[in-house]
Amino acid sequence: MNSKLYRGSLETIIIKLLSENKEMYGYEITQLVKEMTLGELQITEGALYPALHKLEAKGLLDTSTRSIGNRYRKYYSLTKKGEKEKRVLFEEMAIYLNSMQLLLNPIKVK
Amino acid sequence: MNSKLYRGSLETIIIKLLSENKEMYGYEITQLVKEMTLGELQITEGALYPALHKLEAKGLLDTSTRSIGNRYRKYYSLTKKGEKEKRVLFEEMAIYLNSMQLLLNPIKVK
DNA sequence: ATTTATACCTAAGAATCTTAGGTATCATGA
DNA sequence: TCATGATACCTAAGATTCTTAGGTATAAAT
Repeated sequence: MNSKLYRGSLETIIIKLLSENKEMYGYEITQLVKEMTLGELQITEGALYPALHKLEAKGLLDTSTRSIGNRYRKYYSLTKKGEKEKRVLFEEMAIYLNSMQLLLNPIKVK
Repeated sequence: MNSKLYRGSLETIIIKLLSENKEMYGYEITQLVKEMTLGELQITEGALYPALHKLEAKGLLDTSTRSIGNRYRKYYSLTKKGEKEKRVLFEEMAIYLNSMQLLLNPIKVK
């Protein structure tokens, strides 16, 4: 289910989803991640909301709160700064994945 | 260099290297990881040694200390329990990598 | 003779998560 | 109707895993 490997990748996941969906609210993110990973990755709200608030505080995300009947949703979207950071995070992820590939599936030269 | 993505993968890396090299000592692990990842991943000793001690305490690793001249090295090797855990860790890594693939490089159906 | 590499270690603090709550609305089935 | 589950937000305490910054000591290199 949720191994400790996910530690550290939450911000990248959030940024990625927001770069493709323009606007999403927290609960929606948890559901989409669960769906996309076929139930493997279930983001807990205790991890998600602080992460969203942190990204907003860093200026990577904007929010707009909207009423849905008597309820509300807080929609998040990428700022320009967030777009820039996206490239950094993707590059880091690519390097990480490549390094893990080199370590775990090394090309046997012998 | 060292992004936070590496968090959580250290144990898996150690187990993998020990499953291929029979015996390794701490410093050797840091050097091999650095070499294999082309300098990308530099394991700090402050992370490595506590991790080795923890794996030993869990019964996944055995140690044998050997004198090399006036110095010593502490060699680590996988126990049978470590061999079993290896499969678990590899499976978790496979699931994690697959989930990240699904999230970050989704197949466009549209 | 001093610096760099080898080789082990620990402790304090930071970062990121899990767990376990809390509040409230809305829909559904017994 | 009314209890449960889904939706939707949130926080705080504690756990885990790392970084940073030390410490000790031998061997090699400059």
